[in-house]
Amino acid sequence: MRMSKLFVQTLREYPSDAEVISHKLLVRAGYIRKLANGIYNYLPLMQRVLHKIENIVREEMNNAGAQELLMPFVQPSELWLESGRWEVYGKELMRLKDRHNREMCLGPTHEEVITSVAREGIRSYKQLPINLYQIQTKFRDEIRPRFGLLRGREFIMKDAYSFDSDEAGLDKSYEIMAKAYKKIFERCGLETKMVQSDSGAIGGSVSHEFMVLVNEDSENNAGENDVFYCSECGYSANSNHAVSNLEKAQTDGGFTSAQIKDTPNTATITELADYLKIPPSVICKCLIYVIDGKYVAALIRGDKTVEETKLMNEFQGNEIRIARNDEIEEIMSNSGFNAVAGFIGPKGLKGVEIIADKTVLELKNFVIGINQTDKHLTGANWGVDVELPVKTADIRLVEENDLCCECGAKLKVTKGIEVGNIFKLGTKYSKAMNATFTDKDGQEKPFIMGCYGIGISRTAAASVERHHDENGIIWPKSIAPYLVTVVPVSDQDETQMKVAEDIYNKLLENNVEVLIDDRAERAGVKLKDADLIGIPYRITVGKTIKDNLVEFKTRQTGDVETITPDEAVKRILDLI
RNA sequence: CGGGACGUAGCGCAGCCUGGUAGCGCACUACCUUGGGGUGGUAGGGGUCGCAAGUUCAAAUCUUGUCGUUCCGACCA
Repeated sequence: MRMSKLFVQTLREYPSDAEVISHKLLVRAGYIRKLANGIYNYLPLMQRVLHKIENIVREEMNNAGAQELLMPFVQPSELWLESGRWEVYGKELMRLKDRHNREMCLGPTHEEVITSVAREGIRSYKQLPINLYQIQTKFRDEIRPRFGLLRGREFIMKDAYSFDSDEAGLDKSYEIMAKAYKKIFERCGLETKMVQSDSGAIGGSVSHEFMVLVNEDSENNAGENDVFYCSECGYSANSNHAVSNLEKAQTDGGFTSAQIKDTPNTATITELADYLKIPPSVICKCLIYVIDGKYVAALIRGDKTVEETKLMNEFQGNEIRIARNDEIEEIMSNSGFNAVAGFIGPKGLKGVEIIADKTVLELKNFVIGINQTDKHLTGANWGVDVELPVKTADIRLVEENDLCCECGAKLKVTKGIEVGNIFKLGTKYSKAMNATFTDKDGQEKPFIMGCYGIGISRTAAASVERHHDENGIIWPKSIAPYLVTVVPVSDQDETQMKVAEDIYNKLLENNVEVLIDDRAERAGVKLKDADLIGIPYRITVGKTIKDNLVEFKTRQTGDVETITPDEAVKRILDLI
């Protein structure tokens, strides 16, 4: 491709609305342009990168025995009503009506559609297992799109769905996908970590995410997930799912009797601990949440934090938030109390479900709110002064240096970009939508399903997050839009131009994806652009051509070698 | 949705406080110059100052509303 004809415009400055480096660089280097909030045009260079990633995904999915199909982007509400998600998916589901006033939506994911495809097309266990996938645009009306392609509203995703006749089959399908994913990201030049995760709104039991780990210390804040991991045994999990053991802490408050004490101006745990001169770990914290419109009081040790996803899952909820002050007032007046946040306790609450984190079980002679402003109960014990909640669970957010549940070593934390995930869905959709097959024994059974996603456009952006320097993008060879760019330093110099054209044509003849910068620009502009756009190899034809020498530069290492044009061509041909 | 900031040429910005001919750099067009890390120059083209209402002889500038963008929190590939 000739740069003089390529549709690309590089900018001298970063766009002002971009925050993270992948967004800044992709816009500045002419790969993407924003059309609306969270919605981007993929310009020709970007489209080539996306195709590269898609093709790697296709090859590995096909190798893993999956079959590609393509489902509609616009979906009828009926399927979503069947699965029950029309009500629960919320505002992220972009709904619209057609001219006949029929309710439709833009596909944020395709479990419903694939399940309908399967129930029509798969009748017998003999057709199982099967794995079907597509590469397609998804639309999710995100609350807050940001970070360019890392969190757009419209994005490109590969989604695959497996169907098995039993759990053992699903385990196998899941394994196959886990392996395929590892290989896909490796081939894309991305190191990923497979971590345990919450299965969220899609539903199901087991799930893992593939994370590209990013350093927190750089200007790079693109990692939206906290990943906890153990460098001893290899345990790793998203913070929304991670579990840990705790170092021994003081859990006995040392109070000799139960007593209500005045504790003025102690609405926070720190203030209360300071006032009573006790460690936060002997306080039982009580937080009021609203889960799908219902009130929940969550009890947790004072020095720990509630992990909201875990809490929400205990109630099979879809939406969770901390209660507003007016809601707390409402609870108080319904229960006959008059306390403000900071002094709330489980005792006597009406219309509120109570759940205790495991950490509070071992508390003795502890401190807890009793729904009286500026007062707390000290020296409380479960079963004596406060009834132990029936519902207990792990709803605690793991922290760095907590102990690994597997091996006891200290856990570490890092930021990650989720580029893929795999779920064991089980029969959630097949049962709800009555998608069944006839098994060996002649019985009708629901499919055992798995689903597997890869964010194609996000993977491209994640690659830029990981592979760049102060001059621009550094694409891995496997997903670069072009492998090599030939740069004649001066378009005025006939010899340079002739040699450059010659190299270009030889590479073209050998099906190399090659650019030639034949623009009437100065050397500096061409060289800056080559770095910015991030082409892995550059062959520069300059003055040294009088000695039959050109410059061969490797973008990733910055290595520059001076060799003959023929050698340069050979170098490239040896790479492919 | 809650809290902050910003909307002036394709991009980056000044002008607004103190109302009076709409500016700068990059990009774009033509010519000259230069020719190995975004040369230097001359001459050009491109704007309903986000939109609407109000105040005023007069609004980019003041007021109100509205729409959009962006940052911080709850969502997720």
